[in-house]
This record gives sequence, C-alpha cells and structure tokens, in this order.
Amino acid sequence: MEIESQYSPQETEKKIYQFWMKNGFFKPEKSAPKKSKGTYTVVLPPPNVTGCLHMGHTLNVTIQDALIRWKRMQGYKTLWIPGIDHAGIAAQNVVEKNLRKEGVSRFDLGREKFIEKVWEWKQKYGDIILDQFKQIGISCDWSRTRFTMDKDYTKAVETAFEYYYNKGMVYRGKRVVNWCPRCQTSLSELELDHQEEQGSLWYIKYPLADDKDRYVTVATTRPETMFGDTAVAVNPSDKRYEKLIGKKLYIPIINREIPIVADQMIDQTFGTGAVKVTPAHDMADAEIGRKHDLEIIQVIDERAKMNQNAPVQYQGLKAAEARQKTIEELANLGSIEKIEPYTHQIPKCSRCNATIENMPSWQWFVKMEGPAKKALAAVEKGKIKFHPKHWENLYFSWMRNVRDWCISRQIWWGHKIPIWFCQTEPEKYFLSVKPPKKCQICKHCQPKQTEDVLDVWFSSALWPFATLGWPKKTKDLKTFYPTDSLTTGHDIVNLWVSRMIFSSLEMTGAIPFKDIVINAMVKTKDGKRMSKSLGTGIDPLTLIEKYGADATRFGLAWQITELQDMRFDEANIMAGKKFANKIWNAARFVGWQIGSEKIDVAKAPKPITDVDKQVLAELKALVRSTNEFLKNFEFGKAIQDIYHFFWHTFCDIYLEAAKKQINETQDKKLQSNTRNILMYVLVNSLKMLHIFMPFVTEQIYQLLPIKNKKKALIIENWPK
RNA sequence: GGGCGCUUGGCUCAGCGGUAGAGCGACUCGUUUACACCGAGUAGGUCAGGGGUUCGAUUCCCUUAGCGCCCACCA
Repeated sequence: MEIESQYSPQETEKKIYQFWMKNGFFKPEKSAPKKSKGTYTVVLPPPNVTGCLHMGHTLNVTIQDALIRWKRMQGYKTLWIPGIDHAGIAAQNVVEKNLRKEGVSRFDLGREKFIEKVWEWKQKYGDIILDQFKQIGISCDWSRTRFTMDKDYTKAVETAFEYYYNKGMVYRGKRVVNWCPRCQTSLSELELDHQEEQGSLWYIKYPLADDKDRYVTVATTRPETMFGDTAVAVNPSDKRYEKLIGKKLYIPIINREIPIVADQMIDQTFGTGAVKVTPAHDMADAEIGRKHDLEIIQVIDERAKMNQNAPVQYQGLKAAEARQKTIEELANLGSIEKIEPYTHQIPKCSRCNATIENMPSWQWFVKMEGPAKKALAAVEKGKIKFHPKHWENLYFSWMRNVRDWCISRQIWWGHKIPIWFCQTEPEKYFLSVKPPKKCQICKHCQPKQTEDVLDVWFSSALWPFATLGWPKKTKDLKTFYPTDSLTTGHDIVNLWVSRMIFSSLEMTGAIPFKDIVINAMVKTKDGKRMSKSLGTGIDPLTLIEKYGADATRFGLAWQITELQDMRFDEANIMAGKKFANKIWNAARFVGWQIGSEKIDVAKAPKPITDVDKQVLAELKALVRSTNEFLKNFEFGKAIQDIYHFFWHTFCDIYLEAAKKQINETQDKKLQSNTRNILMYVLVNSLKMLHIFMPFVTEQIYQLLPIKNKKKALIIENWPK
C-alpha cells in the first residue's frame, strides 16, 4: 500500500460518510443481515432548532453511535431516528430577537406572519444542525428524520391531547405564574434570570381586629401587595403567636379584615416569623392560600400596574410607584416598625430583563396521579433501568411528588391547544381538532379556539413512538417499538424522560425504552459550565476541524465515567488524533508485511510462538470484556481497554515480534502464520475501534487485502 | 432550605478493607525502513482536614471545609 505516513482525517471523513450514505448503511433495511438477531432502536434526543452543536450533543451522540454501530455489527436490525424539536419559547425568542434588530416586534407582525417567520427560520437552520451531526459521523437513518411540528407529528400531539381530554384528565385552572409584563406572556422557571438587588425589608404593623392597641408585625419586601393580602401566616409551633392563631387582623390603610393562619412552611427565624399572605402575587403564598382556602385578590395587572382592587389613589400606578406611596402612607399612620436593608434575588425576564410579576392566570393542566403511578412502577419493577443507577433517585423524587402538569403556554410558536370556547357562554368549551362547523355548546355561535399553545415537552414526550408513526399502526411502530436505549443528560430527566415514560405507558401501553443512559454534563477543565455567553464554551466543530471527528469522539469517550460531570480536557482529543495516526501506521505496517496477498480472517489462526499465543489470548479476552463494558454502558472503560490492547499489546509487543518472525527467519510457515495473525488481530481490533472511531477504521478496512471482504466495515461481523 | 455528586501524583480520572494505578504532561536514554502524532525507562501522591469502626482504611461510618449539580414556597 502506498500511503502517507500521516493520517489526514479532513480528507477522509467526508468521503467515507458519503460512501456510507450512498450505500444506505444507516437504514435497517440495507444494513441488517437477512436473519437478524432482533431489532435495536434508538431515538436521538431532538436538538432545538435554535441550537448549534455543543460538546454535550457530541458526547451524547458519540455514545449512541457506539451502541448502534455495535449492535449493527452484531447482526441486529438497527434503527436510529434523528429529528429536531420545535423548541417552543426558545425558538420564538430567537426569531423575535432577530426581528428586533430590524425594529419589528412580533406584535407588529401579528401571529400568523410571525409563525411564518419561525418556519422560515426552521427551514434554514434545521438542516444546518443536522449537517453538524453528520460531521461527527453518526449513523442515523436520515430518511426517517422527524420534526415535532410536522403534519404527522402534530397528528400525534392532537391524538395525545384528545386521549387525556376524553379520559377527563385535562382541566382548566387558575394558577400563579411568572408573568413578563413586557412580553405579555407567562414564562417557565427556565426562562428567568435571577439578579441580586439591594432592597429593603419593611416591618409593618397589622392591628388586631378585637384589640386595636395590639398588633402583629410582618416583614415584607413588597408592601404594595398588601392590598391583596388575605391572611397572615405563622408557624403553628411558634410560641409568640400561638394564642393568636384564628384571630383577625386589619390590613392598614384599607382596614380589611384577614385571619391569622398556621402553616408549617413559615420559617420562625426569618423576619418576625409572621408573614403576610398574598395568594395572587406570590407562588409560596398561593400554596398557603390553597391549603387554607384563602381568597385570591389580584391587585397588579398584566402590565404590572395596580388594578381596580387596589385603593383608588393607587389604581394605575406602577408597582414601584405604588410601593413608594404605600410606604409613605404607612409611615404617616405610624404602621412601620422598622426598615432593614435586604439583598435578594429578583426574577427578571431572560429576554427583556423586565421584572417578573407573579399573578394568577388561567392555564390548562393534565392530572398526573394516574400516569405517575404507572410510570413509577415501570422503573421500580426494573422494566426501565437507569445507568448509572443512582439517577433513578432523581426520577423517583420527582414522580412521587409530581404535581399536575401545566401544559399551556401563552406563546405563539407551538401546537395550538384544540379547545374551542363558546361565545354565548364564554366559560364553556369543547374539544375539536379541526375547526368546528358549529358550537357544540350553544349550537349557534362562532366558537373561538384558545390562543394557548402546548408546552414543548408535551410533544417531545411522544418522541419515541410518534417518530415511528404513532397513532397510525405503522410497520415501523410494529417493528421497532418499544425502543431499546435512550441516552440523555441528567438535566432533563424530569422535564423529558419522565414524561416520555408516562406518555408512552398511557398512549401505547408499553414502555418507551428499556435503558436510560445518563451521560455526563461536559464542563470546562475548571469545572465551570460551558456557555457561549461566558466564553467558556468549546465548539466541537472546531475540534473536528483541528483533530478530526474520530479523535474528538475518542477523546470524549475516553473521559466517560459514571460521574455526573465531565471536566473536559482537550489533551484527550489530541491523544485521539495521535491514536488515529497510530492505528493508521500499524495498518500501514501490516499491509506492508503482507503485500497484495489476500488474507482469510474468518477464523483465528493457530498460534506458534509465545507472543502469538499472548496476542491472540488477549484479543479474545478483550472482545469479552468489551462486550461486557458495552452491555453495562461503560464506554470509557471499553475504549480505554481497546486502546491499551491495540497500542501496547498489538503495536509495542506483537508488531515488533512480528518483524523478527517474518524477517529474521527462513521458516515459511512461521512467516505466513505471523502474517495471518497480524491481519487477524488488526481487523478484529478495527471492528471494535470502529464503534468509537468509525472513519479511520473504515478507511483502513477499505484498503486492506482480506479474503471475502464485506463491502464495508460498518456492516462487518462483530468479533466473537 | 432540602437532596445528590465530587475532593487520589502537574492536568483529566481509575481503583479499593491489607499501606496506590492509567492517559496526558515532565525528565533520561534510544530509534530515523509502520508511526517523532515513535520506542525503552525514570521521577512524582502522608488518596481534602478531623474523628470513629477494624488486627489493619484511600477504600466503611460520622463530621468539617471547598467545588458542582438538581429541587424548593424564606416573605
């Protein structure tokens, strides 16, 4: 073989990937043997349309590709379905931000036009993201690529909603949400930034109703919400207030009567141990309010101004202005006991930095009691396993305390909830997936669909089966479902994995997957989060360009342990590049020793010398341990062992010995046997290496003189 | 506030009841007909601190400190 002594991934990788694609090796129909050992299915956690490839994705798909390639070579009918998530508010944000550069808001455009814009974005960037994945060399069946807003997928979403609705599991309720007064939408916790602000803690005296000379002092950072107070809460075991529980207090200024209630939640050591409860404007207070059946009085509106429930002189004031006025008025009344400086975290809108207001709003919920029970049992009984196991704790703790799922969002981009409101009786509604011909309530009005959109996770929860065609009874669904393993980060165990499990049990009656592989979070060497905005992110595409995809994959796989974080060290990628070169040169040497004679590697040659014995025995042991490691999803150990064998046993010891066994003897039998062993060990090493470093290994395979060679290494038989 | 994880040679990490290993890096020597992205070696750690269990602990338990993550309703 006339080959360069330096392996250059950049030229090879593109060529090899095209070769695989052209031959359809990623498709189960083309890659599986006629008599397959069964199926092995994986669904790719769909990246957001907004995203571009980061180290987390790279690690995540490296693992999945190793599994899929391993199973494919073992003779399973393997399918790996890729796709993209429409990413709800994240996508809406990005497009909105882009529009803002042109001085246009989404409200200027209107809903229809805006959604068109998001679709344009998706068309443009969806493919870019998938191309990035291809650069890593992953073997997804691209012909089955799905998007969570595709027509068929939308059908699945509607069917799922219908299912819950018809079973009486969907309801509408008022709940305190995070509201951005500028963006006019509720936001999830993930969409908030917390900023430290210097504020004050005001100690305000609330007089007792039956004895105006006595009072209870409450501490608050938000005095202006006092007009919405419907109780004062104390800890039941707080001696100071024991005798006051159940008595009434007056809210200063407005002199409305409110009860003193007892609640475990109250921290006796904070402030005065007595808390004003404003169920409308505080999540915690809302919880207390629910427990004690308190009235909810909203005093701040959607624009963060005081509404008609506040005293007249306050109405229309911004919350901050109202606070000032409240303090002045309280001071005049002599109701302020003291003021302490207080530093606290203020929630801000991550998009526009406006201060978030908590306020009650109507939302849609799915009852979780039934689904959670089933989902819990599936993991408890071991039908679904977490790897590493301890991650199941995260799942259990969430599932055991799960609250009803708020599935509605007040954004524009997403699946519209198929609920229609009667215009005659506006409180009444009905379900209709298609625009209804007439109102099912009053039979004569023109019903209006809710503006709300479903939580993105509602649709991603259906991913394992909706990608296979559900609710249609497709051949794919029948063949490939349930899937086998799901690989993802621990950050979305509750958001996503849990929801896939119960959704699958509800919709299909089956578990969505058997094994959940939790991959580590990739952090910087100093343990910092990798983030673009912090400038701590590392772009995997740059690494691929610099060292090659094989090296990048190797470097990441090498660092896989059971830990929750991976401190990423680029040195390992460099080691990967060296290793790729080592493999390349070992193969070059073997090819050189052999010439053009085709070697049969179907069976292991018989050893003659001690080194022969050693290398063959170690290879055999390696195959066994590698299978064991992979079965247990211990990828780091697997690649480290293969590396060690290849470099130190095969190259350092056997190759050196082989030089002597071939060149320093006249023994023809020993010479040819040594050549056979060289080729045999090389090819079998390549097979195992292939699942982590697919490109170099395939390239070498293509060049080697082997008898009865398969068309490609990717469909070769896994060593026995 | 609660929960979880981590703390082992310069760096990234294994390991595990009987006084420590790998890769990278460093150093020494060697090799220029597979590979200098190489080979053969060497140095380097009181296994975060304290306490306990034990014949014996890096390994088990408690505790302190630091780091990280998740959850949460400190007004």
